[in-house]
Amino acid sequence: MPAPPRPSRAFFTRRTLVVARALLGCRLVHSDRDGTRVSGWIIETEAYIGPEDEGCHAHSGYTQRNANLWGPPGHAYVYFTYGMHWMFNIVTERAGFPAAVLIRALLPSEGVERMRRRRGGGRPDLTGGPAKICQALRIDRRLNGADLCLPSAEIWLERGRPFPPSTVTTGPRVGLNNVPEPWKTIPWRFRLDPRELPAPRGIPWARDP
DNA sequence: AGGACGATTAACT
DNA sequence: GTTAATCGTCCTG
Repeated sequence: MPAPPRPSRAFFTRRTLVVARALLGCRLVHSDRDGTRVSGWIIETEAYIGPEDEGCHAHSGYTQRNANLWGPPGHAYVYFTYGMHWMFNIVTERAGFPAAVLIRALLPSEGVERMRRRRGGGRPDLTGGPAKICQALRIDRRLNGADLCLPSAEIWLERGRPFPPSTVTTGPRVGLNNVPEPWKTIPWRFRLDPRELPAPRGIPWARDP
């Protein structure tokens, strides 16, 4: 089996809303140190677009923390928040224009046994939130700025098949509690119906929210 | 040097 | 529905 094609630089060098929609159904893959793949299909994304977007970190200006937002497309923007959580974004558009797509949810695919977290109890939801994704795929500041297009990348994407518009829903972005309108409710969140994707084997609870 | 706050999560009532 | 956890980052002084 040849490796599935990876999105090219040009894939990310487009309008952020286009990229956010196109990322749905792609597989996000992390290679552990021993080469084991830990991955999931992207089912939820959010767009953060430019300095005018008051929900976007770029709105408060360039800092060391958010520098990668202004960087070249196809690189990771990883940041730390709430004193304990990492967030994984992919930079879009042209270098010099700050924009990115936040990866909000995955459907677990490979290496699920490595996604288990210390704190268990009940039925674990391993990749149903942006911080859970980072914990499951071991994403932290080491990967801030990583180029997802490099053949030698530790984390990368693999293209999925296209999905009809009827399988995708949109809505307001999550967690922008102190952000004014229209940015607070502008429908820049995208979700793919997980039933469009292969069923995870051996983890029947994986589809549950 | 100190304080406010966050693109969240889990565990509560 | 509410709230504690927990600390890097940014801003003020």
